[in-house]
Amino acid sequence: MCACVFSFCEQLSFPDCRLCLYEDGTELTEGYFHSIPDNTDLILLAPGETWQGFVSDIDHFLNTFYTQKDDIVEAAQKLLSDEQAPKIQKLLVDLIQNLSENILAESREEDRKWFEGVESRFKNKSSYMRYSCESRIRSYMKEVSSYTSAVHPAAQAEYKRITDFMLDKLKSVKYNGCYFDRREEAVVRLCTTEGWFSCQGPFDRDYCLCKHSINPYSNRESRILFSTWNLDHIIEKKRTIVPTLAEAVKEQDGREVAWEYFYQLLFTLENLKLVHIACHKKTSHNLTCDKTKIYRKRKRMRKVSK
DNA sequence: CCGAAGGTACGCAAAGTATG
DNA sequence: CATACTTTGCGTACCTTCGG
Repeated sequence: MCACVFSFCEQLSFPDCRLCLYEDGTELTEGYFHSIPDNTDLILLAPGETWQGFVSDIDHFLNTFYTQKDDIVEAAQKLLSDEQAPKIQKLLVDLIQNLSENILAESREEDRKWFEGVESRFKNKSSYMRYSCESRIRSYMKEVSSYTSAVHPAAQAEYKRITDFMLDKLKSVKYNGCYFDRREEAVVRLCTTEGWFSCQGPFDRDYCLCKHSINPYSNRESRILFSTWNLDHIIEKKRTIVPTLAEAVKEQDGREVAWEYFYQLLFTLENLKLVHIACHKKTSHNLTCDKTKIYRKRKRMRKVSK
């Protein structure tokens, strides 16, 4: 493999070009090449070109910044006090805010400001965030069950029976509050251990073009701003899932509705995307449920007598 | 312009669970 | 057992976008 790369350079008639690590600019020799991990990013340098690596620069920049944090905040505050231009005001305010935020703090005592306006029963950030996620999910459940009255009268009882299964399941998983809780295990939470959330992009894209991100654990403003982020149903709840469920119950005709499938669509990350408000498309998504998953598979075809 | 749909937060009260 | 705190459910209010 390494020989290939090096001979590749030569074949391209760039005999003098060199390879180095994208990360820190370390130049690669054929020998060293063997020891680097798979999928390492490399940079191909033409003669005369150099690459210092990206880590060193950013690290250097941030470290000098953070070691003198207090001085910088003080200096920025001084500047801000007589600064009139809105653009510069904004830059200074953002700077001060970013440097004085207390991301790692959890308790009310550690970060009083964060808890301003939060009910006193909440003792730490994670449990508040967890609660806010739970209530979002709860409101989805409420919408599903309140649809009962709109279901065909003959199917109402069965619809209620099915939504009760969903409710029991939701209770058993604590309304998936884990999605917003940074103390949770990585596989179930939507954020990093520090509480950073990234926008997952509009429902019809795999990623967010703008790279929106937010840390509601960082300060009061971010906490409040986070409420404008949405859990967007890819297949829409009201337009699609709930009516399909009602229809499925009505037309079940002896079959068993696979409520777990609907549960997945309504309440889990299978069908929920966390998105910045700009990536939240409220237009009709025009997606339908998977017809093959609506009813339970029969173990065996039963012969219909008669 | 309005209503419906996509969302969120807040406040209150009843029910449930701890705690002394 | 009484009190206090949590959880849960419900109603209300608000925002944006879309489409008739």
